[in-house]
Amino acid sequence: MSMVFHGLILVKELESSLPEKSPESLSASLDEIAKTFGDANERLKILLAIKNSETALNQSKPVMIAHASGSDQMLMQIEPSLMQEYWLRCGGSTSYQTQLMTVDGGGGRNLTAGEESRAGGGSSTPRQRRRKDEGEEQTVLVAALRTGNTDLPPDDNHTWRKYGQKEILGSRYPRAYYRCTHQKLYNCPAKKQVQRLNDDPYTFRVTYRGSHTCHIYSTAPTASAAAPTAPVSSTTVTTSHSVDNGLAVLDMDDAMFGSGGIGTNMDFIFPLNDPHEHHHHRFRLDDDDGDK
DNA sequence: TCCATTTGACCCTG
DNA sequence: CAGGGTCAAATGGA
Repeated sequence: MSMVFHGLILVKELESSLPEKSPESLSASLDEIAKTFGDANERLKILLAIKNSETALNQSKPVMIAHASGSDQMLMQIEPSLMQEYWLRCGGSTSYQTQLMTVDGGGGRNLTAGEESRAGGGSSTPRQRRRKDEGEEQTVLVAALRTGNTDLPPDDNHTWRKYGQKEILGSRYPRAYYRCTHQKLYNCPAKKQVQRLNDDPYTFRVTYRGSHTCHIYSTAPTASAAAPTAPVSSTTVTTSHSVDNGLAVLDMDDAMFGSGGIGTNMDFIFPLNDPHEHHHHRFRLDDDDGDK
């Protein structure tokens, strides 16, 4: 509320000094006003999302929070176990609407047994192919990094190996295909597709297929999970989004597929902002003095 | 040398 | 037949 009031004061000030303001000064004032209200709105939505996602605490799923303020948008993913803490810290109040979303969807089709090998074109070596039959499929919209290598897809705590990239009709950006680094070692069937949105290149649409059977994580490799001789390969595609930027990203694959492999789809809209700002916004909620 | 990425070709699906 | 998913050789980096 203090931020809202602060914004109102700024508006008043602008209003009173509007006639003699230079364009530069006017622009600066407008920026400040927009930022103030934007920040206030972000925080409100954070509180809202946390409050309304309390039910998520009972589920082992990551909580996706999408919120936007004016043109500024940001993404948050909050681990359920942390939700309560955030909620308590923020002293949840008010009633705003959440943007938490869970969408059920059909999960793939049955695999035609064997998927007969075929002699392809001029090739003499038959190939085994599987497609769209990985079972459950889940799509998530996540924010890209705004700094550093923004080409990197968001981290989900698993290591992925890129095995293909295609230009997709009607899409401005190519679609990248990844599979679990440990596919061969552990016969891990997990795959994912990553593609930037046409209208928002800073947002990735990530489609997960198949669940991890390897139980090897990029950010917290557990030796016990791997075979003694198994190398825990370092990041292939992981962006260290979760840890380095302070995003409390739950292991999304486990969250989405781990418990029972139910064919539940989750589809989130993730407007975004600079992830580093997410960090500041989120982790300064408790000691914030209401400036900005 | 090993491993990940790139990229053109293959081929499955609708 | 077009579009999309995958393969695998080539390439490059550690």
